Amino acid sequence: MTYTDSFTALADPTRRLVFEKLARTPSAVGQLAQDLPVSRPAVSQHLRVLSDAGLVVSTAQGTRRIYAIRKEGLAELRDWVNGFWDDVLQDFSNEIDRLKGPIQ
Amino acid sequence: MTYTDSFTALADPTRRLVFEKLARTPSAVGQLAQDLPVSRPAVSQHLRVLSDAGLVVSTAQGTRRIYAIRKEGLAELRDWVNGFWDDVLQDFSNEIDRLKGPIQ
DNA sequence: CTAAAGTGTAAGTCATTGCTTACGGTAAGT
DNA sequence: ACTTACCGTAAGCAATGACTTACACTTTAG
Repeated sequence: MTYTDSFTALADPTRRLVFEKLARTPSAVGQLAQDLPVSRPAVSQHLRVLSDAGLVVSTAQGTRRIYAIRKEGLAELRDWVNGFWDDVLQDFSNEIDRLKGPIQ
Repeated sequence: MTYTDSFTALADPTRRLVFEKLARTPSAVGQLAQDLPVSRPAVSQHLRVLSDAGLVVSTAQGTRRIYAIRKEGLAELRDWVNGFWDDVLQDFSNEIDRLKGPIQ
């Protein structure tokens, strides 16, 4: 739901692989499992986690379920990281100002 | 070392708290543990993980060790997310072009 | 209607991990 | 020199999590 779940979701290497694959091309579950070193149910469970984190969505198409990246989920993560980055830069420049100040 | 470790490092809630605290103000270990619901050794172990991930650095100051954020580590994570974001946007626009094409 | 394809879920197992207490080691103060 | 402050690490434990196999369900094909 938030960026916090995104980190837990993307922490697992296999899940990152799934996510990166989906970023290139939306795919079905078995299709994903075929290129991965784990079983199909394992992929299903990973997709569940990614879905709960709001990073992917699925659309039924016949008996298959096509999974794709959810842009908004990735955007949340991006915004958090970028916002954090800006804060850090700000603090660093503040620190510099603070160090510059007392110079006689 | 890479962005992959950054995700595993920031996956843990306590570790995110530590990281966010350090983003605001560099601090010593016990100083951090004081405001956290875990023991001081636990904080030490978390800092170890964050350090291995290249997200923080420490400088000895007397008997204390002052930990601070490592900008480059955060930058790696930011670059990965932003690069990923750009790729996704690109793919989406490609998809749109592909859908637009066959329209009669 | 029956068979097959495709998937989600339950149950169980093994490894990982976050936490604690206990200990050892270095730097500063008296 | 001896104590105190501050920290890292080892050992152990309970909880989480990633994986497997087995099963149930829905949709399409014949």
